[in-house]
Amino acid sequence: MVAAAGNRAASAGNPPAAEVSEAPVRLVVVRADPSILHVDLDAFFAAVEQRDKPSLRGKPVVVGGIGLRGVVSTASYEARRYGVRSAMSTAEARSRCPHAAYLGTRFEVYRETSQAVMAQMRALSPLVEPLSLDEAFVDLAAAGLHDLTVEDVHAIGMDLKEAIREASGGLTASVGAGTSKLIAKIASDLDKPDGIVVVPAGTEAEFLAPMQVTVIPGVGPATAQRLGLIGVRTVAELQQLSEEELVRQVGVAHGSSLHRLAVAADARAVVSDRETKSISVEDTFETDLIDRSLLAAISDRMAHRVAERLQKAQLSGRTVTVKTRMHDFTTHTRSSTLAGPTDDSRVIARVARRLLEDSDVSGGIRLLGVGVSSLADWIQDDLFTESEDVPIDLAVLPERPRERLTGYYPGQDVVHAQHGAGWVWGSGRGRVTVRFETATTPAGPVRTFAVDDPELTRLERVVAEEDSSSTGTA
DNA sequence: TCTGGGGTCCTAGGACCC
DNA sequence: TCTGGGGTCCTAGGACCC
Repeated sequence: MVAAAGNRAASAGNPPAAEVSEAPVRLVVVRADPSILHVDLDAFFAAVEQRDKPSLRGKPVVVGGIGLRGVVSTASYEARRYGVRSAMSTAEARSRCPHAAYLGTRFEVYRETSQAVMAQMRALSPLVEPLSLDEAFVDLAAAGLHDLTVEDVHAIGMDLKEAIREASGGLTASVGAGTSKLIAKIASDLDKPDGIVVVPAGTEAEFLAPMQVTVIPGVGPATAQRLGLIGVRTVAELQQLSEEELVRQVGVAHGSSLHRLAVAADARAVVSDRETKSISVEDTFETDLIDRSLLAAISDRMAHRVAERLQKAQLSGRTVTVKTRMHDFTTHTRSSTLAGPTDDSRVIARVARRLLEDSDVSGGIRLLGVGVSSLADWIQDDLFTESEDVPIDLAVLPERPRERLTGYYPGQDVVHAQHGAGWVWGSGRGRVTVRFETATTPAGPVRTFAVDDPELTRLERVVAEEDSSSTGTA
């Protein structure tokens, strides 16, 4: 499993231990009893608001962005009767249901409630996979429960629903159960709200057959349209298609997975503790912004928030990405990968600013985002603990062979090595660490600077000049 | 009354190395 | 000398999910 490789192994400079390559799976073994539960809290954000404000109970409540460009996160069932849906613009929701209560989100409260609910699932089984604040898979087999009948699972599910109600202050959940994640997930949606559906083992393919292809998670509007063009609208029709044909239509990965899911051949394991792959912050503006200095200042603040979240999670990352969305909703990203991971807001901010400068902003942008990916769960502690006070002879720099400067980007932090060749730097906690290399000393001394150390700036300038002169004469 | 914010995964092309 | 094929990394974009 890729997920088992871990952040450390996935990081540059730490090649993963040899992984056992998996043979192509022909036979998909699906468990023999419906021991996977999918639990989905009903209209979660709206239900929390109704719980905390009794005056809202029984009334239409819409939670989400309440500004000019807001969208609905969750509508209470009372509001859904007026056609209000998730992802709908708040403006449209207001026109459909003017008398609803429109509330901004209170994520801290939702997080707290979610944790109380997840704790009830963990009390039932050690193997719980949260998908979001309001959804999770629970693996009953991991709790030592085997040979479960439909009645057994139904009783377990009802008990869990009751436990969730008590732990959350009255929230209802819908539960689906089946022999796979796919079936459990689809089943939980069939009897909302406050329902429970257990799909007996062995009936999965016929259970799916009459449904629209869009019930399969991963089949969105684009895939549905492609399939529609070749006359496939139901899962039954999908089941008739060869894998080759599916792959032709929707690509290798999607096609082969769809081919299996159509017949409920889904052996995906329930996985707790999934690793974070990226952390980002973005904001849609009330009106489009065009002023570069204002955008740069906003970018700085976003970089700061991303860094705070990285630090809190004890993560650092190598790739900084800036996202811009134009007035016509076209979206662009610019990214840059550093030689070493960082959680330093100043480093992220500088890279983000440079990427923003490379972005076209002339028509005004409605959204700006800053993110960090290629995450590692370590911050090159080895670099920070090495000798701190080795004297550095800057005069040696011009003698450096050209190829050692590969990957240096002016304006970015110090020198920037690609794939570990050349200079190495790391940054974090307000410091930048440089490993000096010369023609005669391939692994030279290491020195750590404060980010605002003037000598670091001088060093940066020297290298930049050298870089541009070598480039100019090359 | 157009279209949030946080993510994940996949694809495709180019650079680079062997 | 010419041709070339993998593999990995990086970048950009898109589909999808809650």
